[in-house]
Parts: sequence; structure tokens; C-alpha cells
Amino acid sequence: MEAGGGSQLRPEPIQSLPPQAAAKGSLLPPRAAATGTLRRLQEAALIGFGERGYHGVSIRDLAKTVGVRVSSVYAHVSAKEDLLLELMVIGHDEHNELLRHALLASQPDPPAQMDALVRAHVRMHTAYPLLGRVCNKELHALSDGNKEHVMSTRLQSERMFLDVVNRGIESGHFRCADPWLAVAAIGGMGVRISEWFDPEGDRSFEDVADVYADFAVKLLA
Amino acid sequence: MEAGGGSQLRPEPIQSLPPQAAAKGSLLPPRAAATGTLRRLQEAALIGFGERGYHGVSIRDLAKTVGVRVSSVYAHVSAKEDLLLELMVIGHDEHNELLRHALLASQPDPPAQMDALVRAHVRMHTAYPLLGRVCNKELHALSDGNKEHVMSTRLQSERMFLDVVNRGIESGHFRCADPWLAVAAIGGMGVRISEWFDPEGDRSFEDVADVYADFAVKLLA
DNA sequence: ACCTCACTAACGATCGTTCATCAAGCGCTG
DNA sequence: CAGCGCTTGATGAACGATCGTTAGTGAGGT
Repeated sequence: MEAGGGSQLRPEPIQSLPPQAAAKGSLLPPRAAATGTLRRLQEAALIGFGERGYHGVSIRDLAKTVGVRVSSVYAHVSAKEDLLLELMVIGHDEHNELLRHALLASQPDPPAQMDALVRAHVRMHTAYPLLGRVCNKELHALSDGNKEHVMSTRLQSERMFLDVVNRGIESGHFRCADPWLAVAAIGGMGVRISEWFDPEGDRSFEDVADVYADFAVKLLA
Repeated sequence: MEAGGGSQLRPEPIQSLPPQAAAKGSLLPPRAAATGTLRRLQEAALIGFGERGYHGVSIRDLAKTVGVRVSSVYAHVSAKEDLLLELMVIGHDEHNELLRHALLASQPDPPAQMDALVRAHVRMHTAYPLLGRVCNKELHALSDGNKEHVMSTRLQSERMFLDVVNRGIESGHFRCADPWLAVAAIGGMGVRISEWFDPEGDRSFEDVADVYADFAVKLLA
């Protein structure tokens, strides 16, 4: 966060919280079990970190947003980084589980599996865009041990894509000289969704998922 | 940036500057005209902002990295945001120019034009990965006026992709129900390159460009 | 004499975190 | 049922560090 005596712009205190939290669904997936003040802290952190970045939001910002004094925050959290870590774990675990379940429910042929994976990937980034943003932009703010933990989940998810691509090549369904690069491309186009997707906008999740799943399979043909 | 009396991790002072600045090329494109201390400030800001985010790097960090006192920074820059703005303008202008020149030199058929655009897009994010990261992750830290200026350049670049897609649909070369979504996907997979690309790694720019250009055209077929 | 660029020193604000305190709600024993 | 200890979560106040920025000064080259 910035301090200083010069011409500073101090933005409005995040948001009045839930503009759509009641409309569609929660800002956080159901696996986020916290309630009460801790829950509201997590949601304030999600919005703040997603909009201004981890270092762009202070404990005082969060306290003010949830209507509590600064010191009360530490009754629920032992450090600011805990809030970020919790959000990143929730996000990465949710993403990983969506992918696993998609694979489990899919027909065994690689194109169907890729279709299912991409739909799950899109689901994650359209249902929880702020969480997607935080997970993909604030890794640098995690200390080494925490970063390693989150990265292992991320690698597992990447591996699911890679396995499907490799199996598709062996079976002749896909043609691809560099499987990892294909996974990077497919993953990248999904990750970016959280930067522009608007739940109130013209395009629904289904619209995006249909198109992106089609893109991914065509890209591998 | 974080302050505080508790258990803080203060990372090492950015880097000893150019690990590859002499090896391949500069960290900044030739359009970055600054020399001397200002140039070194811009490069330190590029590395710092790219690795830790705008709010994760202080003026004191930058001053220490370039070997100068804090107040001397203000002989070259009127505010911290100026450094970010300059980097973002350089990055967006470079990107825009690469795209324009790619289009100018291309055969007029839409597939060739898309191939050229994607190669330029990949060129940007492989030649200047840190600049790509800053441009795509730190927009939130710009004040409204500056953000608007940068966004107009970004919209022009997006428009070039969109024009080619639309013309390709009219000519029958491409088939695509939602052109903007195709542009978002193609753009997204390119933007992500700056997160993993390593100039010293196995994959060269040509490797990535060949594959991604192929992906983009297949995706539109 | 003037401009450029570096310096020392300091400003007030904001940072993350800690501390001692206290009110409310709980199950327990008498 | 009264009274007790215990936990939970909130509070005001403060800590030392760090924040962006400014002021005044001076050396060196033009």
C-alpha cells in the first residue's frame, strides 16, 4: 500500500460488499467453510486483492470494509498472508476438484475428456472470477513454503490436461508436436477469462464454455 | 509494500540487474530512449514490478538497486507512478507497433494475416516477458487518466485481431460464431507466455510462435 | 552564472502487528 | 438457581518500521 505526504489517490474502501453475492451465487465456492466475521474478511480480501493486488490492500482497509477495528482482525487471522493463503488454497483446490470430477464423468475418448476439462476450467473462471484473478496474479506474495504448497496443486491440475493430450496423441485423436505448449495455450486462454468475464454481461458461462471447448479440440486436431 | 514490527520477510533487493541484458537483448525495447540513471531506474522498476507488483516495490528498493539515494530518484521522475506509466506506455506502444508492422508485411489473405499477428503477439511476450507481465497485471495501479490512455492503445491492438477475424469470416476462410471470443482466446494464450517463458530455456521464440500461430488458425477453421 | 544530478535530512501518513482490557455467552459445580 | 471460570471476539492504544515525497545544499561540467 502507498503512504506519503504528496498527491495520493486513496480509492474508495473496496465495495459495499455483495453486489451479486445474493443474485447468482457466493463470491467463494462452497468449500469456503468460514462464517461470520472471518467469512466477511475473506470476501473483503478477495475483492480487494482481486482489484488492487495483495500489497494494494491493507489490514485497515479490510477492517473498515467489514466494520470492525484493526486489532479485531487478528482474532481471526494470525497474519495478513493467512488470508491470501486461504484464498489461494480454496481456489486451487476448487479448480483441481472441478477438473477431477469432469474427467471422472467423461466418456473415455480424449476429445470428450478435453471437452470436459475445458468446460470445468471455464466454469472455475466464470463462476469465481475474482478468485481466479487472485490465484493467478498474487502467487508472488506468498512466502516460499506456502507458494510450494499451492504450486503442487497447480502442477497436479496441469498434469490432468497433459495426460489427456498425450493419450489423445497416442490414440491418434490429436496431433501435436509439443503437448506442454498445447496445455499452456489452452490453460492460458481460460485463465484470462477472469479478467473480462461479467456475470451480468451478454455472454453466459455456457456460451464461453461451448466456444472454448470447441477451440481446444480444434487446436489439437 | 509491507511495513510492520512482526515477522516480516523482506526479499533480497530485486536482482543484481542484468542476467540476460547482455546475453540476448535489452530488457526494454529500443523505443525506451532513456539512458543513465533514469534508464537504470526503469529497468529496476521493470524487474521489481514484474516480480512483486507495483505496490510490492518501494522507491527505496529502486534507489538501492540502482545505487543512488532515495531523493535522487525524484531528479528523474516526478512520482512513482510515472515509472509505471512509462513502462506501460512503452509496452503497449511496442506491442501495437509490432502488430501493425506484421499486418503491413503480410499477404492479404486472412489466414496469413492471423499468422502474422500471432507471431508478433508471441514476439512481444517472449522478447520482453517482464514488460508483458507489468502491462497485463498492473493496470489497476494507474490513476484514471493514465489508465484510459493505455487502454485506448490496447483497444486499437485488439481491433486489429478483430478486423482480421471478421474479414476472414466474410471471405469464408474462418468460421466463428463469436469473433470477440476468438480474439479473447487467442490473445489470452499469448499473454500467458510472459509468465513461463525463459529465454534460456528449451523453447525458442520461433518454437512458440510456430505452434501458437498454427493454433490460432486451426481454432478459427 | 547556470544547469544537472547527487547528497543529507526530514515531513507526516500509513504499514503489520501486539498488548491489555472487557463484555457477552457458555457449561460447570455448589 | 446463583455463582464461578473459561472461551470468544471485540476494543483503544501503541510499537517500530517503512511509505512517498519535499526541501535545502553542494560538487562538477557547460
